[in-house]
Amino acid sequence: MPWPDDHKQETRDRIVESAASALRAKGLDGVSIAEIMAEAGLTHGGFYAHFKSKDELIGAALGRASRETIERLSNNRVPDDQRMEAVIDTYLSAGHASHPELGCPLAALGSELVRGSDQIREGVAERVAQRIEWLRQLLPQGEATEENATAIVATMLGGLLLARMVAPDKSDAVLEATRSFIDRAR
Amino acid sequence: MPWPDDHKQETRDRIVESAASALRAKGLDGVSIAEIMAEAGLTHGGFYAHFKSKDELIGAALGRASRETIERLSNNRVPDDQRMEAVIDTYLSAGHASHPELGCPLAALGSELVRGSDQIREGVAERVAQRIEWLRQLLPQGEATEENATAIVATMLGGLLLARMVAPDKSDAVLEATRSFIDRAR
DNA sequence: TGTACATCAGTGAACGCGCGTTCACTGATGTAC
DNA sequence: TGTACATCAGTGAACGCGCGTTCACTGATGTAC
Repeated sequence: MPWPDDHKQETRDRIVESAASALRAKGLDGVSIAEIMAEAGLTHGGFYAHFKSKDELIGAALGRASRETIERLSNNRVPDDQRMEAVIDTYLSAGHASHPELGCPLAALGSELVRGSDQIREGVAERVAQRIEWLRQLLPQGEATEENATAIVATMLGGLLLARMVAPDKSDAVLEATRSFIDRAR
Repeated sequence: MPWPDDHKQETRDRIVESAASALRAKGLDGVSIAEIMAEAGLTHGGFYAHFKSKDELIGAALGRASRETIERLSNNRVPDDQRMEAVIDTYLSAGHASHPELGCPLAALGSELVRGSDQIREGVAERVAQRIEWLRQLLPQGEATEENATAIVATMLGGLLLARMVAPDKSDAVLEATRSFIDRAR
C-alpha cells in the first residue's frame, strides 16, 4: 500500500479532535463539516472517506470529548481520600464554566444530544453510564453506590450549566452554591 | 381601524404559543419559522409583521415557556409547608422527563441557549434569576437563602437533563436519586 | 540504482434542499358619507 | 340603510445563502522489475 499503515487513522484522529472542540464550542448544528475539515487541515470533500455521516462523526467526537473530560478531571495529584473533592472542584470551576470547548460534552451539548438520532442517544447513554461508574469508584466505601454517584453527576451537570446561563458576575456564586450543596448531601 | 383592537395581539400570542412548544420539542435550530406559523394557522410570510427576527420570537417563546413552567409547578394544591417538596417531585417526575415540549425550557434548550445571541442570553439570565427567586420563597424560613435556592435549581435542572440522557429504563432511577439527594442536603 | 506503475487519500466542483428574510400583492374589515 | 373607500393583517413567490452529501479527478506514495 502506497501510504503508511497508520496514515489514515491519524488523519481520522485529527478530524475527530477538530470536531470534538468545534462541536462543544458551537453546537451540533453550529459547525459545518467544511469547518471541521478545514481545522484539521483538509478540504470537505474527503470527509466521507472517513465517516459515513455527520452523525457518525458526532458520535466519535462525543466519545473522545467524554474520555478526555474524565482524564482531565482525574489529573489532580492529590491523596486518594481527596480525589472526589478535587474532581468536584475542578468540574465546578470558573475555568470549566468559561471553556465549554475543552470541558464536559454533556454540559456543552446536553439538550441537543437528547434530541439527537438514535445512534447519538445510545452513545450518550453509554457515556453517562461510564461517567457515573467512574465517579462511583471515587466515592469512599459505604457511600459508593450508583445512586449517590448518579445524583452527584446530575448536580455537577446542573451546576455547570446554570453557571453558564446566569449573568457573568453571578456565575461563580452558582458554582460555589452547588459545591457546598454537594458537600452537605454527602 | 379595520380590525378589532386585540386581533393582532391574539395572533402574536398564537405564534408565541406555537413557538414555545415547537422550540422545546425540536430545538432552536430544529424548527423553521414556516413550521411555527403553520402550527399557528398562518403562512410564513406574515411572520415579520409580528417579529423583527427569529431571535426575537425565541426570546418571547422562552418567556412564555418559563412563566408557564412556574405556573405548572405552582399548581399543586398542598399545604404551604409541603409546597417545596411538591415542586421538586413535579419537576423531577417521569412526566416532565418525557415531555420536554411542555416543561422547563432551561432543561429543554439549555446548551443551545448558552450559545445564543446576546439578546437571548440576557433573557435566559433573567429567567434563571426569576426561577431562583421564586424557589427561594418556597423554602422554609432560615433555609430561604439565594444560595440554597440556586443549588436546588441547579440540581433539579441536572437531574432532569440526566434523566433524559440515560437509557429509558434508567430514567426513573436518575430522578429518584436526584430527589433523595436534594432531601438529604436540605 | 532507477523507472514505470498501481493505489488510494485527498481535492474541489456540483447537486438538491431548506432556511431566514423580503416584498408586491390580496382581500376582509370598520369607517365615512 | 347602503355603498365606496382606506386600512393593514396575512399571502405566497422569490432572494441569497450555507448546508450535507456525491463524484470524477489529482497527485503523492510504496512496490515491482
